[in-house]
Amino acid sequence: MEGGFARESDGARTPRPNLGTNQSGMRDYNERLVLSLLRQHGSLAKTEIARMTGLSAQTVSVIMRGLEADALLVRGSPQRGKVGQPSIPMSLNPDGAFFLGLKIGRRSSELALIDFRGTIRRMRQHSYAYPTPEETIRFVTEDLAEVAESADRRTWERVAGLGIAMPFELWNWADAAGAPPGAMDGWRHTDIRAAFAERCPFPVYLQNDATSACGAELVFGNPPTRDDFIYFYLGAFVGGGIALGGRLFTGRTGNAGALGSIPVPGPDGRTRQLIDVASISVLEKAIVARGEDATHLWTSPDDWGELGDDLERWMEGAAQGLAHAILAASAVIDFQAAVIDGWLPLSVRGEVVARTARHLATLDSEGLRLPAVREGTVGRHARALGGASLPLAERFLVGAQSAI
Amino acid sequence: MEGGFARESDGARTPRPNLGTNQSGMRDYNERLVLSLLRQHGSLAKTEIARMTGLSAQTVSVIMRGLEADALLVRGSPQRGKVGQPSIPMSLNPDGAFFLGLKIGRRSSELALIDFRGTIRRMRQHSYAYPTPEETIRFVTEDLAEVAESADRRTWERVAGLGIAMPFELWNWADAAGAPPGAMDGWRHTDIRAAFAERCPFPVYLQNDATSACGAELVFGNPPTRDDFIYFYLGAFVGGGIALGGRLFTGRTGNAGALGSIPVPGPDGRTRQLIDVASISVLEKAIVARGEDATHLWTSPDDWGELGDDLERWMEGAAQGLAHAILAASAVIDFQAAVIDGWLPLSVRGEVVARTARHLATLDSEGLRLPAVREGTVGRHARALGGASLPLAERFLVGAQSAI
DNA sequence: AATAAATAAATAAACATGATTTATCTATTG
DNA sequence: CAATAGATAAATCATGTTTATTTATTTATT
Repeated sequence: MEGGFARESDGARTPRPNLGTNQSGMRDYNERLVLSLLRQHGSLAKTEIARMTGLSAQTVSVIMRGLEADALLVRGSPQRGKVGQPSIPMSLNPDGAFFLGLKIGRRSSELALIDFRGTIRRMRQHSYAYPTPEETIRFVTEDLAEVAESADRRTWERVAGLGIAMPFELWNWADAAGAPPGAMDGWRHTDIRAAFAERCPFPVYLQNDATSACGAELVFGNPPTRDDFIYFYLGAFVGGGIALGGRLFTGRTGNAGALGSIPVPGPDGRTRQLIDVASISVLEKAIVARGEDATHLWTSPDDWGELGDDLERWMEGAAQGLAHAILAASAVIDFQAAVIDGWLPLSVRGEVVARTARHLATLDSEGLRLPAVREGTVGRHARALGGASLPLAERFLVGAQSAI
Repeated sequence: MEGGFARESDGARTPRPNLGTNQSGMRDYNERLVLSLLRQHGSLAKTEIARMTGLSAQTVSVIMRGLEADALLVRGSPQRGKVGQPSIPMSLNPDGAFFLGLKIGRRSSELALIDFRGTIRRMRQHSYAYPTPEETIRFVTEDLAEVAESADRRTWERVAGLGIAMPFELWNWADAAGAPPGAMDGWRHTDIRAAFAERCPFPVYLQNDATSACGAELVFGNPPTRDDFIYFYLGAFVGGGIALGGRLFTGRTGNAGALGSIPVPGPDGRTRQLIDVASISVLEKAIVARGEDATHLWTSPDDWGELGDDLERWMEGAAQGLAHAILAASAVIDFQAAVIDGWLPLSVRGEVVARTARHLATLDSEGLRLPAVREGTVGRHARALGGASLPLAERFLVGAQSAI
C-alpha cells in the first residue's frame, strides 16, 4: 500500500506522504489492479483475475460487475471447450473513457484523443516557427471545441483528463528555435496547466515531454513490460524517462530521467552532455553547415532520404553517447531494458539501437548486469500519447506517482 | 497500496506483484505507518498521529493501544501546559524488538545486536586474513549462543531477524584479500543466508554490504530524511545504495546502487570505474608501493596518522570520481542528497565530502538540480547496522521492498 | 443416444474485520 | 465555571472472506 493523495480542486495532485489507508482506499486499489491486469493481458475471466490477485472469487465478481456497470468493461463471448461452466472473458471497453494528450514542441504541437484501450481516435497537428502560450491556448481551445461538437455527447462527457507533454524551460530554447529574442518569454510566466485547467471540465496534468513518452511506452507499449526500464526519446533534443515497478518514476522534483544532461565522453575524450551528441538538432546543424536544407528532418519523419556521412556520423556519435549513458544509469538502477524511440524513421531508429547495443557491449561493465537495448514500440507520437497516458494512469492504474 | 508478498517458510520473501489488498493488509499498513512516524519523530501523541495520517482519532487510538499491548510502544509522561486534556507522548519501546546485523568483510566481520530504537546493545568483531563460510558460520553461531545465554530470555525471544551485509561475489576478491587462490571458493557454493536460516528461529535476510549501509542511514540516520538520496560507502572497495520514497531501493535483481561500477573520467581523461579511484584499497596500494605498512587503515579507522601526499592524492581522486558519479546519477534520478560514509576517520570523511561538493560545483550540470552532498550520520559500522535494519524494515516499516 | 459424474465459473447470503461517525468522558487552562 | 483538547466507547458503514448454491459445460458410463 501507499500513502494517499489529497486532490486539489483544480485536479493537480499534491502528494501527501504518510497518509493512512481506509476501506475506500482498499476498493480503489483493487479496482485499479483489475484494470491494470486487463490492460496488460487484454482479456481475462473473473476467476483468472481472482487467481492472479489472490482475492476471493466473490470479491472479484463484485468489483468487476461494478466496473461493467460503469461501462469500463465489456464481456466477450463465452469460452467453451474446457470442462465446466464456460468462462466469460472480460476486457476494457474502448468507449469506457477517453483521454487527451497535448504535446508542445519547438516546431509543432500535437493534440491526440485516445480511447480506453489506447487507440488514437483523433489527432491534430499544428506547425509554427516557434510556439507562444497564447497561440497554443488558442489552437487547443479551438480544437477541443471541435472535438466537443463532432464527437457525440457521451464521448465528451467521458473524457477523463488532459495531459500536457512539454520540455522543461521551453523559453531557454528560443535561440535554438530561431525565435526572436524574448519571443518565447511568455512561457516563463504562463502556468499553462492552470490555463487549461480553467478552460476544461476535467483534470489537467503537465509533464516533461520525454518523461511523458516514457509513460506512453509503459502504458501502451506492445508487448507491455513490467520491467524497470530507462527510456530515451530522440527529438530535436534528446530526453528521457524512468519506469520503475510498472510505474512512471518522475522523482521528487519531477526531474528524474533528465537523461539529456547525463555526462558522456565525446569523441575527443572530453566530457559533454548526451544532449550535445544524440539530439537530432546535432544532425540538423551538420546538414545546415554543409549549406543544405534540413527541414525535412522535422516534416517527413517517415523518410529522411539520403543524408550520407552526416547521418552516419550522427548515428555513431549518438549510439556511443547512448551506450555510455545506459552504462552509467545501470550502475544507479539495475534496469532490465533500455528503450530508444524518437522522431525518426524506423530504419534510423533500428540502426541507432543496433549500434548502441554494439557499443554497450564494448564498455567495461564489470559488476553490472547490462539491460537489453530495445526499440520503442509506440513510435513518433509517443509524447502526445504519453500526455494522454497521464490522466489514464492517474485515474485507472495502480500507483501512478513516484515510487512508491 | 502495494502488492503483497507471499512469505516462504524460511523467511525469505518472494515478491508477488499484482496482489490484491484486504482488511488485514490495511491494518498492517496503518500499523507500520504509525511505527514509521514514531521512528521519524521520536514521540507523538495519538492525536498528532491522527492528524498526520488522516486517520480518525478512534482508529489511531485502537491501533496504538494494540501496539502498546504488544510492548512495541511506551507512553511518556503527560504533557501539560496547554489548554485541554494533557497529551500523552507515545514512543518506540527500546525493548520492543531486537535485530541482529552481520557484516562480512575482507578482513573482519561484525555482529551487532540492536534494539527497537536502533541503539547498539552488543557488538562483536572477528578479524581474519581472509574469510571462509565455515569459519564465519562457526564464529556467528558461537556468538549467537553467547547472546542467547547472556541476554535475558525475553530479549532473545524478541529478536525479529538477522540481516547479513556482504559484498557481491566475495570469491572474486580472493586475490585482493591476499588469500591463496581458491581459498575463498567456498563462498561461491554456499548459500550463507540459507545456512543461517537453518540455525536461527527468526527470518534471515541477505543484502549487498553498501546497500545495507544505505539502509542504516535511511532507518537510523540522524536527522532522519525522507529525501530520495544516493549513498556511497567507502570501504576497502567503494559501493553504494539508493533510497527512494523513504525506502531502500534494491532493484529487480538486487543490483541497484552498484555505484562502484559507475564510469568516471580518470585524471588522464580515460574512463574508469569509481571503484578504481575512490576505494580505500587504492590508497593502501599507494602506501604499500612506497614500501610502507598500511594495515592501520583497517585496524585504526579513528586515526590514520600522517599519510601525506598519498592521502592527499587519494582524497582528490576519490572526490573527483564521486562528484562525477553524483552528477551522472542525478540525471537518472533527481536525488535531493548524496550521502558519503565509510570506514575512515571523521576528518577524512569530512574532507572527502567537502572536496566532492567543490568538484561537483565545477561540473556542467545544465538541466539538472544537483543534490546536497552530506556526510553520513551512522558512521563506520553502517554496514552491520544496515544488516540489522533489514529485518526491522521488513517487519515494522512501510514498503520495505523495491518501489514499489 | 441418454444419463450421470465431474468440473469450473459465478454469485448470493452470512460473517468478519476494520475504519468512521457520533457521543461522551476526562483533565487541563484561563 | 466555561472553553478546549485528548481520548475512547458504541453504533454504523464499507469491504473482503467463507460457505453454500446455481449454472453450464465436458467426460465417462450404460
